[in-house]
Amino acid sequence: MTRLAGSSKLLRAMNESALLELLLERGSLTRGELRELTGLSKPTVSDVLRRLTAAGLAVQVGQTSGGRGPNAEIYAANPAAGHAAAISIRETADTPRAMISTALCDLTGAVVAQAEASVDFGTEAGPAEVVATAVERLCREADIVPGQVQQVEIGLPGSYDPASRTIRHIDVPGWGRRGLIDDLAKRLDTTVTVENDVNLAAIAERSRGIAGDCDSFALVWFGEGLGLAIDLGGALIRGARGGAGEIGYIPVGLDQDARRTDLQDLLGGSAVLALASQHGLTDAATAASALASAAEAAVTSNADGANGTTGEAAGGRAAFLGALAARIAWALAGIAAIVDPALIVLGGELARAGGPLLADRVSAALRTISPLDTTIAVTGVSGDPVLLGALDSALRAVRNTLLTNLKNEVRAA
Amino acid sequence: MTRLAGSSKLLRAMNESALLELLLERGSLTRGELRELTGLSKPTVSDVLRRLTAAGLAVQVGQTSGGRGPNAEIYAANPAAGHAAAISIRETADTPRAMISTALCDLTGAVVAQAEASVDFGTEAGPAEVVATAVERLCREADIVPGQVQQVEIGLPGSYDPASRTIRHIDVPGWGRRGLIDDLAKRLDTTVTVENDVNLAAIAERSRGIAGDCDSFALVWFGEGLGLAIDLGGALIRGARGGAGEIGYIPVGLDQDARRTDLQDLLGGSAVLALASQHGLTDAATAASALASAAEAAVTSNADGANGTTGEAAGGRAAFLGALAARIAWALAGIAAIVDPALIVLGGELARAGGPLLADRVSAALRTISPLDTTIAVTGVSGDPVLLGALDSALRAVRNTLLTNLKNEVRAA
DNA sequence: CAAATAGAAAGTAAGACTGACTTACAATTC
DNA sequence: GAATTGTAAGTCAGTCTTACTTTCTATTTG
Repeated sequence: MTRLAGSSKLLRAMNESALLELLLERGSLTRGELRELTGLSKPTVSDVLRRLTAAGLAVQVGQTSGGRGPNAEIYAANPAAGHAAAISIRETADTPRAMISTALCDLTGAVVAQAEASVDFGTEAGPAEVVATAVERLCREADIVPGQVQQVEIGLPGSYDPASRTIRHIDVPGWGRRGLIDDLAKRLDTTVTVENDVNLAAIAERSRGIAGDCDSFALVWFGEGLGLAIDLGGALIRGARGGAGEIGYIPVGLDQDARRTDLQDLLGGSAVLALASQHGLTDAATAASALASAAEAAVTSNADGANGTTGEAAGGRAAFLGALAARIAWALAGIAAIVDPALIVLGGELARAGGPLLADRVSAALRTISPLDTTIAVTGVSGDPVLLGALDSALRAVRNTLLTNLKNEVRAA
Repeated sequence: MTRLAGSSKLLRAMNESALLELLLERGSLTRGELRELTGLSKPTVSDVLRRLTAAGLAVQVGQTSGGRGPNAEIYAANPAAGHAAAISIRETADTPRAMISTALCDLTGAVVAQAEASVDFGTEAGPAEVVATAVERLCREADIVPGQVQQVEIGLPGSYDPASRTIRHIDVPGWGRRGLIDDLAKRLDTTVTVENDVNLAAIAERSRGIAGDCDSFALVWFGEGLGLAIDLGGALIRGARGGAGEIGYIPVGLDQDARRTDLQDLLGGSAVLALASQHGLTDAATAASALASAAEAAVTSNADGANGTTGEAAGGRAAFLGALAARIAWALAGIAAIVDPALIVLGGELARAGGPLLADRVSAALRTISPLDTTIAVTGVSGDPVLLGALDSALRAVRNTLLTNLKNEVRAA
């Protein structure tokens, strides 16, 4: 970062930016509070607020009462000064159709419209058209025009390569087309960004989940595929080619067999399902449901001994839980040794099914193989973490744009 | 980062800071160049330079000539405005003594004193005393007083835990004492910092080695122990407890044997030496010398067929090289999958012995097990990377202190 | 109990201060 | 002579200090 130089115009822009940022962060503040927080004088705070209000960026939202002296005016960022849209594309296990969840929020973060639908991208109109229509529907519901949406963030299982202008590693039909995002951006006339779904879930984990006050944490995602997001002080590691967190490819075992195995073969959804049936849980349709029944059995047997279930089946369930925890711990040991996060969060269907019990077992297993006693926890986000993370990320981008625009107007003037 | 607000005093501090930073970065500049780089007006640049010169932070170092018009004055940061010292503590393999390398540089980064010695910390005075004496000797040599050294950075195989005020994971006698660094800081009356040696080598790799223009890179260090440093855009990952990069503990193999193996058992110095003797290289004293002879043999046999050495021995050497490369690639695959660095640098004695040949073999082996084609290279730092990295790091700290001090004087005034 | 009054805080107005900018100009070198 | 460096003088923008008005609460007083 080069330190910047400038004249009084820069100063004005900086002060406007600082005040707006405070309003965005804290919600609403009086002039006096702003004066204390910034160190600026009373007249200056009034001036800057006047300019922000005139520009439509701030509004007066009320007055204090009860205190001595006149009631202070309360200001807040203008909710209508910007909007952010989030789109989550999710493959479904049972059908060839994909789920598309969408949400729209204003500058304060309040969700003003939301929708969910099932789409077959193979037969219907192209992805750009589907997303554009969804955004337009959100706008109608929120009674704004699409031009007021400054940012659309799309979360999906894959990663965007800006060099080739394509989405990589995605299985949903139609989404691999080159230039798709450019077309969408042109169609909607806004900024459109694409982000890996696990990364977005990590953003939600920090802003709404269990990782709020961690310096750093890693989110390991257990779906059909295996995912990892690493958050260092709020910044995600994406990697040189967007490949950071592709831990499914980590080799396991040193080529003893002709067949090479990797982490995906050990902890992918079907691998876990296979592990469950090895332990006698043959009736589960998904890995998550197998784990849920195993976890339930473990809790029940703890509570009042073997009741109803045969000892053999209960033993199999406990062994399944233990074997799964050992495998997970083995994967976490590498992550812990390389980046040493303060916390590792387990996410995805499987982790939710396992609950705190799984976290405990994994934690115990990890302590036997790693000298770092990293905290292990299950995701604390309620709701769709990918959609919420996309909303947070888009909102942050919109706010940042507003704040830096204030500074850049220095040059234009 | 909270955006800051302020008045004209802040502006002045910012402009002073911006100009000084440019002088530090570019070495020397004329007023005209400063005007172009900052966008400030001619009188302002003159004013700011006058203030910096009066404060002893900048000096006029010459004049241009040959151009049309009067010769422009050339300014530079004042070399005497700050000094940084670096200390590298290195265990030696053959004796119980440790090596202590020291260097001192001025604000421009020019090394003004340097020394190296062998010390037995077990019998001689405590580490604090040894380091303090070494710094004082450097100061005498450079003809400055110790008070002019704003920062002393110590690099060693271990990590500093600020919470307990102790150095962790260090084998050199005396260095594990609690409060050692505080005592040293008090004794020298400067800031003293401790950093892991591999992290410092990574800093040197970026500033003087092969990783200068990478977005991100990982440095894997092959000594008796195994080390890893990860640099993301110039910032090192240290981990929540300073444990990032302790890859020796990564478990290998899923408990097939009763004995659990980890990466240290596979790639530590003695493990590599054992691997070499398995392949018939029984006469080497260290892993590095075994690899050097294997690499030399490979190059020679490439050049003009088997000459002198028996086919059997040559085959053993080639097989050793291949087996080692496979093991290294296996370790790198995990790192690549988790952080996806643009480049992985191999460092330490072993990597230097292996040279580009080793890098090629590792690269080829990695491509068979990882979908990311991460570039692999051998360290490009000549000289002692730990000492040079410590010098760079200390110098950066000194410069940063100067720059931020300029800003903080706003409050004092 | 009601009215008057003191006190405190919010916000504004006026003028001072600081720092950078623009314009103009002297000096220097090819 | 032309271009360039550096300075001097005066202007401009933005914030600060000080003083004042207004508004509301709490306390005192009849």
